[in-house]
Amino acid sequence: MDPLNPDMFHPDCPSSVMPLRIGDKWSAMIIVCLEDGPRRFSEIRVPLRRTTPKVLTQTLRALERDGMITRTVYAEVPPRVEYELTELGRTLLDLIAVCRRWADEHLPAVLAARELPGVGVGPEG
Amino acid sequence: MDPLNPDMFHPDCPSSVMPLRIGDKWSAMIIVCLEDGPRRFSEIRVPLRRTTPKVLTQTLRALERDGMITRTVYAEVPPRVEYELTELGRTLLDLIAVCRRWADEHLPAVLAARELPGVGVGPEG
DNA sequence: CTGAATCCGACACGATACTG
DNA sequence: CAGTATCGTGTCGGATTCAG
Repeated sequence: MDPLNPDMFHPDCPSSVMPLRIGDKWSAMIIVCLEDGPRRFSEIRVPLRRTTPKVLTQTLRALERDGMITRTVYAEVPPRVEYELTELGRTLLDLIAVCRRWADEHLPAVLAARELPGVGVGPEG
Repeated sequence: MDPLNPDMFHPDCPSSVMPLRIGDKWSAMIIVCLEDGPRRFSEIRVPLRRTTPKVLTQTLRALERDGMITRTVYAEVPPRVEYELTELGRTLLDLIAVCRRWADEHLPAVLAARELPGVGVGPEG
């Protein structure tokens, strides 16, 4: 998988309908983006182009605080900052893989269940 | 494990600090409560005594809408309603078990990382 | 390029009280 | 017993703008 492919996470499907979540909305996708090595801020923004820099920064800081990633600033111009998974962060990859496998297998059933009304919101007469 | 043990989920530890979550805040715990068979509304409230009936109802309805549980009303007095895992809902048990194993193994490291300041919020000078 | 500052809406979650 | 109704709160996520 290419973590820089802009279509790796298609626009609205993945985490909005999914009944699963690792941490907050974008954490799992960031972890996956960093799977193959360190990435720069703007590189992460490519596949997560539906986030704003503020939210991306927030999420990265939270992951750093939890010891999932490291943040390295290089004293250059233009500035360069690289994010990389820690060993602890790498342990999440397996977990995410399990979740993705679950979703691949069962998400259609969830969506089908949502189709038939009868439960939840909505007046029925 | 006894899903009716009030201390099955200790007060503040589990899902608040956990960087993982299945669905919303209480879904995973409800699923686990239903592992060994159908349970009544008030039985689920025991181990989840930190929820309000409103939130519990909301969560149960969402799980029902997603096809994870069934809701059966018995025409008796006093009323009796039972919730039970569907086959689809049972597939979440494995996933939750994986998450719990991850937490057992790595949560201490996460908490340790949070202890050392230097990142995130908080003034340091 | 890598963010920080500010403002804002939506929604999850909860406390409290009441009902068939 | 199993909810509903109402109200309040905080947090998450986003749009926009600006800075080193």
